[in-house]
Amino acid sequence: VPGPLSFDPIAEARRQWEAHGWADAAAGMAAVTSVMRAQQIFLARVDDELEPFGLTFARYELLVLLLFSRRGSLPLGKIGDRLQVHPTSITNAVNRLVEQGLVRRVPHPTDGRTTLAEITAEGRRVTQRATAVLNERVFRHVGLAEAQLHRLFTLLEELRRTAGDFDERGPGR
Amino acid sequence: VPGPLSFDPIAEARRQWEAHGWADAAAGMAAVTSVMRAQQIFLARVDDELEPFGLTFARYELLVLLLFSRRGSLPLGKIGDRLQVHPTSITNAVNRLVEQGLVRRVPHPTDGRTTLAEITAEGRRVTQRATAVLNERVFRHVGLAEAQLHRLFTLLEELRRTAGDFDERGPGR
DNA sequence: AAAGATTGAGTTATCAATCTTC
DNA sequence: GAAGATTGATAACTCAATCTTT
Repeated sequence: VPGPLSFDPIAEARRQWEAHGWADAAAGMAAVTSVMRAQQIFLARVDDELEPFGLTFARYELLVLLLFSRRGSLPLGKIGDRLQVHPTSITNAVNRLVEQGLVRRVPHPTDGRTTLAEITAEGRRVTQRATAVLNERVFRHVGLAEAQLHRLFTLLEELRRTAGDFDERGPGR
Repeated sequence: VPGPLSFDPIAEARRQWEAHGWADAAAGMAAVTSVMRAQQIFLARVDDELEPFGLTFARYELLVLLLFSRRGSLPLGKIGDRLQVHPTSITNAVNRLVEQGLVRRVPHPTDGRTTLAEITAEGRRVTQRATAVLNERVFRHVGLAEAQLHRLFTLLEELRRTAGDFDERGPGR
């Protein structure tokens, strides 16, 4: 990962957009690009802290989902819905977690087609320790004040809803 | 990519964070996770529009950088700095772009170690057409009003600066 | 020795096709 | 036939090691 630049490359791109007669799309371009770069930064920081646990953010998210589930287990398909990733990725992630002893595959009690992923005792321990580290070293020092964090969340929430990420039909499902 | 949920999974996670006594990290967690999800959504939309051109967002960004450069060419290392990706990724992307006839490798005039990537005439045409499509179909309809887009950009700009993505030392490099 | 770029190994994500169960 | 999950093939990214030029 290279060193810092002496200017903001995204602000520079926005200037170029305006100079080329695309002013009406410049704000959208800058917003999209900013989100891309911010994700890159966050992912690097998070994965860096998770590396000692042998986890990636994708696998960590899966573990948290199981940890917070009522029975400590969920059908693979439901996990894919929540995390918005393809079934294949879930299969892969679960394979890795099983190898690591953090998750176990359990047949669904009534539906023979579906498989449940169940978090193990070790999985619970690791997830809690990893969460403590992430909270301490990343989530508490994101680089914005509390009020700004909330505004950021609200803006992106609106954006995600507009994109059809979730509907506002009340709880359930 | 699965269908929409009937609730916001990130708001749900934030509730869980607070319920588990991690309230001081909940806002940061929600912000980070929101950025991750927003990036996922944007990348899918952008890559979808770029697919007919045989491009990915990574390669498109590289082409735009060359298109806007003074001579239409840049050293590979400088491209890596601007795009914040590893040298290997640049080599890979340039290889693909050369195969596609959109970029050409040129030896640096004075420094025998460095290679320049130079955009071809075809590369310019493709980049401009792809940009027109992205502007029309993605950047103009991000899902937020102009004022909100600007706030989002400003928040993320602050965040990127805090993260050391760039310094405020005036222009130049 | 250091900068710049490339190669090869390992990891992860994605897509189409397959298999089992409903 | 459709849902749920897995397999095999492909593409992209990352890391360590290598090679050339300075």
